[in-house]
Amino acid sequence: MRTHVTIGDFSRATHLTVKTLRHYHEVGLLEPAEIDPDSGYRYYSNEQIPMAQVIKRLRGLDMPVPDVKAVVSATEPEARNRLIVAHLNRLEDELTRTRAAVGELRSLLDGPAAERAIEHRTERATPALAVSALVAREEALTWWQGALGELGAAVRAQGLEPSGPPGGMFASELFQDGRGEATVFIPVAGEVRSIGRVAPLTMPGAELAVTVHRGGLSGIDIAYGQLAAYVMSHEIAVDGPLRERYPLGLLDTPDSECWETEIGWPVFRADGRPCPGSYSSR
Amino acid sequence: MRTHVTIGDFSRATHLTVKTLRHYHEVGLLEPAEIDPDSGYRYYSNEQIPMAQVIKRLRGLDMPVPDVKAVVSATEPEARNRLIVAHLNRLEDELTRTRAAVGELRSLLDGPAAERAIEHRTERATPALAVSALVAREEALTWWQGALGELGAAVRAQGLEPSGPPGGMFASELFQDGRGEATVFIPVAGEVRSIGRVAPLTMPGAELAVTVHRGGLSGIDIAYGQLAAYVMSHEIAVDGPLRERYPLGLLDTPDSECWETEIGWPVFRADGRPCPGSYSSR
DNA sequence: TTGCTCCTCACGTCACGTGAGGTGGC
DNA sequence: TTGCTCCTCACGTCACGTGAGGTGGC
Repeated sequence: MRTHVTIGDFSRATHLTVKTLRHYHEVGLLEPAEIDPDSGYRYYSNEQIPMAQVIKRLRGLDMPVPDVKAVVSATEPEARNRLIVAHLNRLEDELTRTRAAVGELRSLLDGPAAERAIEHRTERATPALAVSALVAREEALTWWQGALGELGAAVRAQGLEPSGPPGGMFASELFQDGRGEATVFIPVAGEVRSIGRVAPLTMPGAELAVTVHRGGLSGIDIAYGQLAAYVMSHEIAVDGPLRERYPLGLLDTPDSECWETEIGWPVFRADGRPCPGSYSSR
Repeated sequence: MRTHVTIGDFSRATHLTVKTLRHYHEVGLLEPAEIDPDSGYRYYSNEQIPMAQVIKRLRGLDMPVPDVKAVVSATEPEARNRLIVAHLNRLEDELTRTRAAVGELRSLLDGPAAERAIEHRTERATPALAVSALVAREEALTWWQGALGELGAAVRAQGLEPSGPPGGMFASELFQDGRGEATVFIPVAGEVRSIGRVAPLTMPGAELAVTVHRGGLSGIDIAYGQLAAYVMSHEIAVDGPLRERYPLGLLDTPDSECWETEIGWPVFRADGRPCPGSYSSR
């Protein structure tokens, strides 16, 4: 039998607070079955209980309210499942990042950072195939993966021989403001064509202080910090985008623990002599 | 060498945005090494980089800013470690709840709920040892565990023989407003003493519609919902606190998957005849 | 000098929670 | 009729992000 009950009764039935139920009404996530036009009283049906339970679970999994709305209003089960699976994948990725952060936290607290080899390098202007975009920090990792993948495919499709490892170039604004110009590239010589987002581009040369980060990207800011500390303490920093090179990276193995990322920080060099250096954070 | 750099440089070194650094200054989480009194310019030291990296990791683990402040300002390593371990335990608990929610979501979406046996029961007034408090929803589970544990210890300490399984009584406000009176108890007869929060209390009698929930408490709202739907559709609901009994629970085994929780919903009964019933949510 | 970097308000975001002040239903 | 339940604003919370409007440093 279908019955209409007050918001208080429905709250007890679903373990959602009255305030939450009113909020869900306001944002259109869970509309009362009936509203008294005089008093404004909300009345819910017992048939809405399972729906409320699904909403409670999805919100408990931190799915944003608009996404929850999309799930509960999806008419086809496949569309509904796609949305849920996508969110579960996001949770899985988050868990991976959490595990990494715990490990990095331990090594940060476990004492002085290991001595880090830093060398200077003169990067020459290099013809390449590249993908560029204005990206925001939160979407940066996704963008980077997609762009690198597309680049790799474009190079294979044209039967090109890379003249060096893939690389990236990131405007300072990306780190400072959380949004900025990003470029990934694969150096190639000779005749190349544009495909999709992939276009030929000559990467400019630069003077760089370079260090290597081994492992996944979640810990890369540690290496950035040590490199920055070296550059700062030697007072050789100059403006310019930060560089990366991926001699062993996404295009070689999906296991990010094996990756090797070279980080290049733009520096000033007064003379032509090589100036090797090393830095310990303590 | 110690150097002071601008907020922009420090941002690039730490991968914290300028806005975030200013915010951390405002809330006293990470103070610049120096502030120009004329211009208000913030200057950071390269020696602050490791601290910023720790802060970034802790915030990445969703530790609240005041807790992060406590960690980075802790002088003793043991105190610091205690705070971190406590937070990691919270993350672990959250992961357990997440896993449970995913499972519950699947069974909610996988089709109609299983038929649920519901019976009516007349609960008589029962002398008991009890712990009562006004609790908020977020702390309810913690409170419940602690109170039940303390009760169990008090019963053992006094060498009492329980006259029934432990139980609980929860005011409607706890579910509706997220805060309300909660009581847990163990029925005992005879002479009893108060110890700590534990005091003798006579649990009032009630007419109840009862069902059994098997498993951990994260999924208990599903059973509540089915019981509520039954009570609603038979229009027999009356006001009063919700009841629980734990014939197999926290005091018997730490493995919540094995738990059996009886849920009692206060109902009206017009006559003395037993009125068994059952409910399927579809 | 130009343009970039830095500054300080003030307000926005997200998903509710808190409280004030008032009305409706049994 | 009383007291409880419901209602609608309006504002608060948390950890920043967004912009406006203005100044400082190389």
